[in-house]
Amino acid sequence: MTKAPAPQTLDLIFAALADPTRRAILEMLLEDDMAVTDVAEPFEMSLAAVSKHLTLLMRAGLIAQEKRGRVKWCKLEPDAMRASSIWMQGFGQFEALDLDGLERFLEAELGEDAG
Amino acid sequence: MTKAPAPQTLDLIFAALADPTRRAILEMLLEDDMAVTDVAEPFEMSLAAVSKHLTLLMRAGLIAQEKRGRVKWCKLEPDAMRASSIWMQGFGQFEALDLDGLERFLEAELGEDAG
DNA sequence: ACTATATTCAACCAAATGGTTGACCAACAG
DNA sequence: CTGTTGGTCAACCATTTGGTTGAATATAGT
Repeated sequence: MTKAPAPQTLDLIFAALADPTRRAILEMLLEDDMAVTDVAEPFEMSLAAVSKHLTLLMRAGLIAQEKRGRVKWCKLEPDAMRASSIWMQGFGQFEALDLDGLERFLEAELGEDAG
Repeated sequence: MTKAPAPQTLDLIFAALADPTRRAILEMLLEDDMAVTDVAEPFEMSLAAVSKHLTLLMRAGLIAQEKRGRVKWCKLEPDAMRASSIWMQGFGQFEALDLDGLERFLEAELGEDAG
């Protein structure tokens, strides 16, 4: 697998991940596929703003959207992160699955980020 | 180790990585520490512009700068990438060291990106 | 047909980004 | 001291970003 992505892909992915709202959205989608309205619910911004965030996430390939009826379902597309993950691995030989660190980290991130 | 980073850290790191010039700089620094002027040399933009990029990379913790004489040396700080690497690992249980994919990928990235 | 819900579109706005140039400061060389 | 090199600072500019609001579109319910 792991086909080499177009150069601009990394731009889109990293730019998408640079926003706390969008990271929070990805974390929400990690637990369940969600409709746009439900994605927007916990945020204080307008639905249109969240819709724009979702568009960016989709252009980066990080989520997929499927319209069923009038509801557009958003679903995580975690493979897209692989490109950036691979790129970063060139810089430090990280251990892959630092679950301990992940746990502690996500606590902080979920607790304080992007409400 | 792997201390949980402040929430804003991910903003800074991902934003820093979203720019092809800055990624190219990091790739250059992967091979050697470099003076600011030498970092700037391959790029078509002004020295001041590259200096700004380096400032962003430093604020993100991705590089360190040490002034010796009138020369400011830039050196990769790969540990900073760990925070984002850890965050991403929550989304797909990537295998850590996909060297095969890395190789193919860096070829494309180095060949076409940010000249 | 009417109405409500789900979502996007369009126009707009403030702030940030990525670049420029020219002035500036620091450090070495003569 | 003078001049040159290394690097940043300040002011500026165009574009992008992240948000707003109000209108528009599409689907569903009655």
